[in-house]
Parts: sequence; structure tokens; C-alpha cells
Amino acid sequence: MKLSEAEWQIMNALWGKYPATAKEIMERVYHDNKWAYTTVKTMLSRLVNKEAVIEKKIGNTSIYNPLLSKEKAQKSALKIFFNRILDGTVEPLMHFLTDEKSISKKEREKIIQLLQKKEETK
Amino acid sequence: MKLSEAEWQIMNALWGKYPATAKEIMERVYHDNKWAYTTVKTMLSRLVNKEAVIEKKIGNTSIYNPLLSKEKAQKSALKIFFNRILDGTVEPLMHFLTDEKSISKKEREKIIQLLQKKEETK
DNA sequence: GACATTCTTCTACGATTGTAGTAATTTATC
DNA sequence: GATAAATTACTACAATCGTAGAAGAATGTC
Repeated sequence: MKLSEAEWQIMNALWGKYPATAKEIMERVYHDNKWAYTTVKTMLSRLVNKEAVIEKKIGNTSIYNPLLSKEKAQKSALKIFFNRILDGTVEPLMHFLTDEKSISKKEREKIIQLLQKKEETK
Repeated sequence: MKLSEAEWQIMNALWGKYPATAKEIMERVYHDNKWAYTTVKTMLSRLVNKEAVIEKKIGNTSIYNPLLSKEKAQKSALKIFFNRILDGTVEPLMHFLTDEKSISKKEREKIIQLLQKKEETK
């Protein structure tokens, strides 16, 4: 399952809380993407088409639910990104994790914890 | 600077060793992409156009050099990926590192060390 | 029930992407 | 210098993507 960048924005909004209407999704992404309502609708139909989302009608209004799980989607995106973009090397990821300013202290601690836990059970 | 997936393949081949001719690049990517020679040439012109690559002529033959650095490109791609695709959360990256792409104990320790060091200097 | 509002469906359109063919030009070879 | 081989420049074309308008249908409101 291959999603375009705009489709990721929609999916992230939907994964955040669902079921959701097109209007809700439009509002959720509005901060990053000032899309017209119909733009969001177009994205949603495309996502329904590729079976990443299901659409149910209540009266005249469609409500949407993810069909594709966030975990699954992220995992496969990471795989592609890692191979195609990073050319299969881990270093850029590590540098990103260690250098990137946008990672909070809390997140850093969480990472360390995860890594140490992994170490134990190895 | 935004590169398409196929353009990344070309850039990775070029970063691997440069200067390089179109033919060399075609051969280097052949394992993953069985592109016609002219396909590679098209990609290269597009990359020259967006100033990710410079082209010099020696006689009739073009030789190519990267203009955009691998580090810079990867860094910005990671940033976009992290924000747009992973929705700004670090966890999927970690799971990828720990589960999917099983990193060695040594690598894990290195990351932990880097993170802890970062923590101190904060 | 007329009018406004909200939502849907359908259609569109330019940009980018993946993919490569054709024809022209240069260079090498006999 | 004629012929073959390599390389280039130019053109093409379908698929996907980002973006949204127009027109119609359902719903809410006085």
C-alpha cells in the first residue's frame, strides 16, 4: 500500500481519532494544509478506492474509518524509506535521532528505555 | 530540494562514486532498476535542471557530479519523513531500529551513549 | 414548503513522475 | 572516408498527485 504525501496527512488525521467526517478531517489538517473541503473529499475517495479507508453513510453524511493500520503503514513506509532514500544505511537515522533538536528530553529517555529493554531480552 | 524516488536512486548511485557517466550510473542502479539508458539520461537532466547535479562535457560525453550533498539531502528527507509520515513521533523509528532492522549490540550501545551525552549537555 | 446550508458526486486540469523511443551527432574502426 | 557504435538532445505519453470548482441532493430553519 503506497500513500502519497497528502494522503498521509489525511490518514494521520484520521488515525488520530475515528470515526470522523470529512469536515472534521479538514479541520484537523487545516493547520498544515489549507485544503478546500472538496480537496479533502477527493483524497478520502482515493483512499477509499485503494482500501486504506472505509466509508459509511449516515443519512447524507459519510463517516470514515481507517482500514489500514497506522503501524502497518508506517512500517512499510519506513522500509521503503530506509532502502530507497537512506540507501540501506543506519547512520543517517542515528544522526537524526541524536542531533535532531526537535526531540524532547522525554522522548530521548523513552528511546533509551526501549533500547535497553531490547538489550536485556536479547 | 525535493527528489522523487527514482531520483534518489540515481543520486545514491552518483554519491557512491563520482564523477560518473550516465552509463556508469545505469550499470550501478541496474540491480534494482532495469532502466533503459535514456531513462537514466532523463533522470540526470532533471537532476541537472533542479541543480542537484552538475554536468560537464568531455568531448561528446557528459560526466556528472553531485551538487547536492548526501548529508544535506538525507537530513532534509528525514525531517520531512519524520513530520509528514511519522507524524512527528519517534517511536516508529525506534521500533524499526530495534525490531525490523536488527541493529547490533554495539550499535545500540552507541546510540544510547550518544543520547545520554546529548542529555547532559542540554 | 421555500430558502439557505451542508454535503456529495462528478469532472477537470496542470505538474510531476516513471519510462522510454527516435533521430541526430560524435567517435571509433577498418 | 564509410560504417558501426556510443552518446546526446528532444519528444512523448500514461499514471499519479495536488488542488478544487460546479452542480445536484439532503437537511435544517422560518
